[in-house]
Amino acid sequence: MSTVPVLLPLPLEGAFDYEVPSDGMLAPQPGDVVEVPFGPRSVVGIVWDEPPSKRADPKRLKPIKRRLDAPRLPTSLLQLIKHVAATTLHPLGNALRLALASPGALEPPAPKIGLVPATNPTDGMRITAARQRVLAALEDGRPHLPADLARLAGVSSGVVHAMAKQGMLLPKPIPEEILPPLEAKRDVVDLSPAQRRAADQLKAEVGQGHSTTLLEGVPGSGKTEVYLEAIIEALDRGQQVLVLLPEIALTAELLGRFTRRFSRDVALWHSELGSAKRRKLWRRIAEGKEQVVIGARSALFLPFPKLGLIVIDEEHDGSFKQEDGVPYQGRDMAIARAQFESCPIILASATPALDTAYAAGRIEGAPEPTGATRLPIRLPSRFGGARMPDIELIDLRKNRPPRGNWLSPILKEALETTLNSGEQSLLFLNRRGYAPLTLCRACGHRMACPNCHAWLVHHRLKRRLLCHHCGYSRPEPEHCPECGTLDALTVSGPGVERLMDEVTGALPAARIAIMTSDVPGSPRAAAELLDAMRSHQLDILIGTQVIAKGHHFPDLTLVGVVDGDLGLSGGDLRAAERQFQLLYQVSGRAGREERPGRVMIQTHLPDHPVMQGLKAGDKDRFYAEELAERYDAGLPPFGRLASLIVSGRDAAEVRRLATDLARNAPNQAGLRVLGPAPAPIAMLRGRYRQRLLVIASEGVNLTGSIAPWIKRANPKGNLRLHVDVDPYSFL
DNA sequence: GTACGCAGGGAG
DNA sequence: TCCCTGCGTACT
Repeated sequence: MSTVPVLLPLPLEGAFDYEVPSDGMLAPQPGDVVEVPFGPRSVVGIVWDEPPSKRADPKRLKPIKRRLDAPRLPTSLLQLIKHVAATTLHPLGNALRLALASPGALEPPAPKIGLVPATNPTDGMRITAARQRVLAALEDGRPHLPADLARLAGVSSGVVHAMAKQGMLLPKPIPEEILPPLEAKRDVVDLSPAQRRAADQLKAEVGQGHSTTLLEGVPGSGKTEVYLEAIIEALDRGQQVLVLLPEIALTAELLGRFTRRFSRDVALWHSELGSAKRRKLWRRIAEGKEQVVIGARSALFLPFPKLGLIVIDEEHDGSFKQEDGVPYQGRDMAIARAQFESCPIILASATPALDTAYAAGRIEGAPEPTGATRLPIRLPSRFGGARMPDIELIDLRKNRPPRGNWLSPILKEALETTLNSGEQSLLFLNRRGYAPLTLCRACGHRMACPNCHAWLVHHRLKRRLLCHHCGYSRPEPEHCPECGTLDALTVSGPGVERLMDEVTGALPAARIAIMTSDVPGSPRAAAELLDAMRSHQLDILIGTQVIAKGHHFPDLTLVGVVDGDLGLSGGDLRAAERQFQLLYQVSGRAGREERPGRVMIQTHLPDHPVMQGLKAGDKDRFYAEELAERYDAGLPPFGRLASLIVSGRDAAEVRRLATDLARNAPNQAGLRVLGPAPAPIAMLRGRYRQRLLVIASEGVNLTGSIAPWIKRANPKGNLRLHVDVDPYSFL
């Protein structure tokens, strides 16, 4: 009797041993999907290739129930699961869950049953006109679903049902639709000489084992067209390709750019995918039938059997970092997967993450990166000769907007000039809603979320106050909930809705719209809005960061950044870097065709390195300065961080566990533990939060040093300890 | 993750 | 005394 380890998608550290039944089950291989008894229930797991950490009593071993008819998970994916668990310090079983996240995908899809005519359907049957139409609709000889058939024949479903019941129509499984293989179209685009050189370099990496290449090009330099050449090269070699994008960038526009180069649509994997489509696509990918998959972060865990290339577009984007559950950095895990697959990976961005730029040896004067294998390729100019727009800073200390307004006279005038010359403007303000704060004029009470340590955001269109952290929502109150005064509530600060009021007041003739991540009726409404902007049915688009990237509006010549300082507060490690990237991206929206673009950034901090870097159009200088600061402070990419958040319903218990953790912290050279201190959001969804920060010097094995300490913490009751290695959010 | 068993507390 | 709830544990 042989046994195999089985890993279950539960928050458990390791695999469990099971007996292989002797009744003809082939020896299960690692990666096989099996169903096993687990306590009183039955769980689907994966045959693992490492023994359990604790050996079980041999007498208590249970047999595997069955092997599912699912494709075996490739070894590279098993390696990735181990890598995720090891680098995030989260349980192996939780990492497995990332790869089994498509419920039902593990069972073969139930064949759909359609209807076909019986041999002599009319024999002895009453033939009505409706029934005749049904039979006519079936003349193509293929089985049809009853509902489709009724629609096709223009009869009610009752007619079809009756015919089936009387034996005039017989059930027959509908064969699975066979998609033709994906073919690349050649020579549909002209590449500039610079693009051609970059494309050739990327193509040369395909099929040559693992490599990491940074493809850096200003917005509009045609990065997509360049890496598409490498994708086609991988396709020609019969390999699969994964393209990862921030969820928000998975637009119809982008899909169109891809589809133009291929004989049919490429596969799209994202969180909105319905469960039926999801399971079908999962299997097609596992069977190697989908050659090109564009997806969000989670697509990284798809079971590609012959992955030949990974591309990460908008490589710097913070949303590649998963914040909840298993907090992994999607970009880094993609690089790990490419290593396990022995295939190349391309990181594309107009504004690479600082650590990527550093690792690529891209930053002059920086210390030599250790172990970097990345090859930087730069596309310095925009395609077709267009250039990055000039960026002007508006010093808000000298050009104050009138009280209760947010646009300085200079920016307002620029909007007017742009409107009068028949061109479009974009106003960027990274704040949803009407106003970020509502307070009482009588008593000073501020409207706060009852579950979180945060102010409620006034949404005038919805006539509600919302918490942007937990989703709490309440109607706009008439009385102050504190002192009861009627109509004394007033708002403070701008949101996009309030900005819209101001712009409408200043430019009544302009056609204006707001674009945010919570557009009602999205995503279709969002697509319509973008279409309206593209076809110049709008003059001014006001938006949050959803408008910062990807979109191309031919008549857009003015970009106004209403509050350039918004992302800089908060003492976040990457605040400056992120704000630079965001403002650079949004600037890139201006003047993408012949007409030159103009960008105006309103700021109280015109001397800040971010503002100076943007104004000078000198990305490299900003990167070098920022990197030097990180070096001096021993922060990433030179040191490493881990954040520990203790949370629970009882403030005192939370503090006790956090203090205990700090007291028992590993005492090791090159390792510092700061805190505990209340987290910036000291209460979230009704739970108190205390935070500790671990700072490891360069060369110190951070995860190895803190793993035993974290394991010992053992939070009781409703207390939780959330560990985030290399955190991006510091809230 | 979840089923179960145990302890503690309130209603009958 | 019964039952509900909350917590701690085990799961191969």
